[in-house]
Parts: sequence; C-alpha cells; structure tokens
Amino acid sequence: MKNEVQPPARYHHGDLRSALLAQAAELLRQEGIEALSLRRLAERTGVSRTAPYHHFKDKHALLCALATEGFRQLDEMITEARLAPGTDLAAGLRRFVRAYLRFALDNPEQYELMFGRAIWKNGQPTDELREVAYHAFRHYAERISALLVSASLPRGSRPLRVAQASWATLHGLCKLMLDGIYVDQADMEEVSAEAVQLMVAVLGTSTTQT
Amino acid sequence: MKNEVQPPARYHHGDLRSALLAQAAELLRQEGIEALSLRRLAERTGVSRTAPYHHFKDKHALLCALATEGFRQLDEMITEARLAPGTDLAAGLRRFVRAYLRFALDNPEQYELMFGRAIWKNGQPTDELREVAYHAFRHYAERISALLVSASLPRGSRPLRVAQASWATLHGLCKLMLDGIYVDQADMEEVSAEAVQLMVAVLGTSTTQT
DNA sequence: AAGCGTATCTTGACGCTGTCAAGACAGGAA
DNA sequence: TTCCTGTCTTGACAGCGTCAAGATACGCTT
Repeated sequence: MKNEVQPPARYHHGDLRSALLAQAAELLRQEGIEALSLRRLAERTGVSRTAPYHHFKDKHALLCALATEGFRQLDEMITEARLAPGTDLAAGLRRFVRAYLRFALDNPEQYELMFGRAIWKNGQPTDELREVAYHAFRHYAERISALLVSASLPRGSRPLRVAQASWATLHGLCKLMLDGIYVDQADMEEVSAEAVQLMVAVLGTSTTQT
Repeated sequence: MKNEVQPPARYHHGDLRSALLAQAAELLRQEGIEALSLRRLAERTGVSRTAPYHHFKDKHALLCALATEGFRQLDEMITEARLAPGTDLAAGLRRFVRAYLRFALDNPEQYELMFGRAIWKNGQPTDELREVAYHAFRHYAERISALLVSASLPRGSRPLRVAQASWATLHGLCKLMLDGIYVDQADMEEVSAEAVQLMVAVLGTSTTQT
C-alpha cells in the first residue's frame, strides 16, 4: 500500500519528480532564481544531491519543466482575459494589459525564469517547453489581433505585427520593472496606460465600428 | 622609465584596472556573460586570481564598471542619432529606432550586461553606473519627446510617457531577440517598422505641423 | 641615498556550485 | 526465488567567488 500523504524516510520516494518541481517552484518564489540550486533543492526535498538527475537530465531540464508550468498558467490567463461580448474595445485592451502586467508582477521570479536567457539562450529549450511557449505566444497574438480587426487599423497595418509589437511593449515594461531598472511601479502603470491610449487613438484613425 | 608598450612579467602591472576592463570586454563579446568569471579573466590578463580585488570590490563592481562604459557608448549613440534639421518626423523616428536596435544587436552580450538583472537586481548598482545610466535614459526620453512635440500628440498624451513607452517597446524587442525567445530577425524588424508606423499614424491624428 | 609606508600582487584555503562514476537498495517480472 | 531495472546514495572532481596572510616593489620623506 502506498502512502502518498507523508513520505517519511523511505528509500524510494514515490513521486520525487513532482515533489522536486513543487519544491523548486516554492524556492523560486521565495528566494529568487539565483538561489535555486540543485543541491539546496535536493536537501529541501529530503533527498541526496544527485537524486534529481534520475528525473531530469540537467539543471537546465528541470528549469525547462518549471517554466513549462508557468507557460501553461500564462496560456490559461490569456484564455480567461477574454472579453465579455459587447464590451468596449478600449476597455478590452486595458483589461488585457492589466492582466498581463499582473501576471508578471505577481510572480516576478517565475516570469524571469520563463522569459530569461537561462532557459532560451543557454542550451536549447525542451521540445515540450518550446511547444507550450509558442502556443501561448500565438494565443496572445490571436486574441489581440481579434480585438484589432474588430476595429479598423490604418491602411497597410497588419494585425499580427501590431499584436506582436504590443507584446514587445508589455514584455519590455515587465523586464524593466523586474530586472530592477525601472523601479517606480506607479510610473510604469502610467506608461502602459499611455501606450494603450495611443493604441486606441490609432484605432480611431479610420472609421470605427462598434 | 616606464615601459607602457609591453608588460612582460613584472610584479606591478602598471595599469591593471584598465587591462582587466579591456580583457573583460573582449571576453564578454567573445564568449558571453556566463563565461565571464574573475578567475578566467585574471588568468587571461596574466595575473593571479585575487589581483582584481585590489581594483574592484567585487565581481559585481567590475561588471558595473563594464556596464558604465556601455552606457557611455549608448549615450554617445543617442547624441549622434540626432536629426538633420528639416528632416521628416517619420524618418527621424525610423532612424532612431534603427540605431537603437543596431546598438543592441551588434553587441548583444554588452546589452545583456547593461540591462540585465545581474547588475540591477543583485546588489545595488554603483553610484557611477546609476548616474550614467539614468543620464542615458533621460537623454533618450528628451530626444524622443522633442520629436513628438514638434508634431502633435492626441489630447491628454504626455510626451514623456509616450517616449518611455517607445523605449519599453524597443527594449522588449531587443530582449526577445537577445534572450533567444524570438529568433527571426527579419520578423522583428517588421514588428518594429509596424510600431513606428503606428506612432506616425497617431501623430497625424490631430493637426500636423511641419 | 636610505628608509619606510603603502599600494599592489601572490599563495592557500573555504564553502558553494553542477555533474559524473560506482555502488546500495527495492520493487516488479519470470 | 532469482534477477533485472529503476531509484537513490556516497565519493569525487573541476570551477566558481571570496577572505586571510604574506611577499614584493613603487614612491615619498628625510
């Protein structure tokens, strides 16, 4: 009989992989990505230093698995931030922007992990991560594009590119905050509000339809 | 008599601080920020492991000094990217954007260092760095603001905030490229072109003056 | 020119990291 | 039962940043 509730001190942990991921998420949230070492992680989970290597090829692989969870959450957030039908377009954009910033600022270290070079630059990301991340990107772009084509863009503008640009703006704002470059959060919110306002203004350039 | 030309193997290096910074810049460019360790740096400079500690309090302090150089270059670039008088506003924006992207993409690792959390988040940045960096930020914002007020923004828009938003967009694009998330450079240039185009469109919303 | 203070540089050591190799243990299949 | 295989452990190695103590030589004072 398996005792899933409390793993006291048995040789085979039972579900070490999940336990590691959970513990890693907590360590990440509490002390940041720099403090997330395999040895500390193993110690906290009550297991030897090299035990994680039987469930993850690398430290990099573990981080990828952790980030994968994050992208699933992000994708879910994008789904939830849909418009109530008949809502104003400007309000919809504002709502979307707020949700994105919230996602990043509520879990700064997770965002840093998901979009940091630790995962993407050094050593190729896992296939699983690549897939879920790109899915979230496409999902975001589609949502924004949908908002845009319901209004009318200036001639020659491609909704996809505009959506990508908006994503870059949001990502840039988040990074500036999270990396500690731009420290005043109130300022940042004004900046993002201004960006949304510009966007709305440009959408009114041509004929606007309800 | 001092022999500044070749430092063969004397006990006192002469100008170790500069030599370290130069070597560090090269190591950074060649192998990236992850490969930039004090020990390798010291070895390359032909000096013992702890010698750098007599010129920099920390590894962090050395990185700050290196980044300071980078921000001076950035500031210089902003100065050079000024408009020829009488130039079109849209052309001016495009020119500015191109220069910024070029700056980042030509020296990716330097940009990563300058705007990375390694410097800003972990341990406070040097006073010198803080000053030169904020100067560059203000310089950038002023240049863009100047472009904007020469045209006319929609009612209620504040040029400074718009300038900051444009910076966030550029920074976001650079980060997405440099961190390896968005890999297609041609795509990114289209996105940035689209962003500029939107900006120009919104500037035409109210009355445009030459 | 001599002496000395001090800035500079060196070796040794400590604890931390990621990772490999080899062995110990347990659970499932034959 | 026997044995294979997946899981976990201890031992070890190289590399990292950094501190402490000692060696060296430059440059100012006399």
